[in-house]
Amino acid sequence: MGPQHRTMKEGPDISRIGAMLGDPARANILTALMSGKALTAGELAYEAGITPATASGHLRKLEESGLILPRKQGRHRYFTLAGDEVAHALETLMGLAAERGHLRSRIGPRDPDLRAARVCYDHMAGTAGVRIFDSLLGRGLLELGGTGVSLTGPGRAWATAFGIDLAPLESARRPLCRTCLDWSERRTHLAGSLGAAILANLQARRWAQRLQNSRVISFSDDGRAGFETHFPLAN
Amino acid sequence: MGPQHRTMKEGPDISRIGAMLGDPARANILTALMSGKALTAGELAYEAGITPATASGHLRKLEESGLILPRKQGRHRYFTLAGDEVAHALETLMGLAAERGHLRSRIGPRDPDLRAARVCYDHMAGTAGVRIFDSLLGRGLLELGGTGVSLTGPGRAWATAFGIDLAPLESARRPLCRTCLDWSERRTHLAGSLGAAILANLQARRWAQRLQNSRVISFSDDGRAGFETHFPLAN
DNA sequence: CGGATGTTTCGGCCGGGGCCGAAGCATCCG
DNA sequence: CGGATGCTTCGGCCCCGGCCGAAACATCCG
Repeated sequence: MGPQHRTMKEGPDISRIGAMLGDPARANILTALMSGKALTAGELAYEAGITPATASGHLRKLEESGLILPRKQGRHRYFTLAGDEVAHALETLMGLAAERGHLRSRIGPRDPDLRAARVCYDHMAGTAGVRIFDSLLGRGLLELGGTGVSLTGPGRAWATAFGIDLAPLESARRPLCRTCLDWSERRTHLAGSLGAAILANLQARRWAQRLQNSRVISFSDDGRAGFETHFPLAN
Repeated sequence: MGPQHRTMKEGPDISRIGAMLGDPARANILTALMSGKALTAGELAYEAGITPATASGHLRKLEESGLILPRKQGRHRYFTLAGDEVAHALETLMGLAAERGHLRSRIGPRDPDLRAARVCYDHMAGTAGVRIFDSLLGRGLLELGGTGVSLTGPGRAWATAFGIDLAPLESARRPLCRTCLDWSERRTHLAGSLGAAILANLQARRWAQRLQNSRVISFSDDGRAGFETHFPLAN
């Protein structure tokens, strides 16, 4: 009979959704879907570190809660987050969790390549990710406000010159700039649509590419040189 | 050892906070604290429908998770939400829960004042918040685009006449207009820098003020009249 | 000081739910 | 058609954690 024996309470019931997020396996599934990509049940099982059987049960619950949407295709079932509101709520919670120091697993990656540069969701992390952030901040292209980080006037000019069209990014709902705590460096790097755009730009220039089946980002020789030039440290 | 047997993942761990929200008793406690008031352990036990012994354990966990803050006073312990970020995250989740049909039984906060007008982040929420949105939309001052909401030409004129200088808002990175799902009304209200500016303007006119230690926004008599006049419903 | 009130700790009960392997469907492909 | 691959269902194990009452602490008050 639980604690609801008293008269009705009011308001939305957070606990249903909270319970969904409260299981580590389900949280991993949702985090994996934050990339925006549609992933199959099997891929999500692997991401969450559980067997397909267990994942299937979790996916059913998440679907029933309205947090994810299935899309059947052949013998695969692809899942995506159920909408922008879900993604937004997850981001908000992630911000809160990060702020409270609730981070997933502790020890940094042993692989030096992974420490140097890797994909974090869809932006650059690792030494290179922190370097981008430090460079932009040190040159006054980014500024830290009370609530977060934002692009300055000179920063807007820089982005355009670098080849990033800000207009579509700013009309989208996703925040342009967002801080993300780098887990190997334990410092801040840049996320948000600008962070994603920078990584995409580096890949388009063929300065860097993501290795197959890995989060490692590998720089070409030219790419490394260009990167150093375009993201210098102030002073 | 749970499902984290695989190597490191990155990013914040939602599941810790999710687990906190996932218990109905704890969700009730947090919901009660959404009023912004400080409540004692006993009051929270009663609100959540559990014994003081059980509540004590929950409160300790919530405190350890950084979601609530204790304030000892005499033989009472008062608790409040740990900050605006927590309140904001809860509000976001409540909107999502309401949208998904996860209701407890009635809608929104018990406190009628809180339902009428309250602060959501930095803009107006509640009946008054929805009224602002409906009024501007109905009079063609706002328009709904594919991605979100934006100010129309007449809307810009209205804002200026109302005493809001749009120039600094538009040069800032933060979106001018943004929709936000209202937790008590379950409808859209206006967020973004314009939403914040409108609330600030109402306060500057002394039409409304935020009550101490509460999220409630209280209107003066003059203020209520002026509000009705300036935010009429179309037709 | 002693009794009233508020809060926490302790011990023990109990149920929900996460986990897996094996078997059962569904789908694709040669 | 039959074998591979992806996903779900079923059955059973097991542990986490919520719940309470009783008793211990803490604080106020007369």
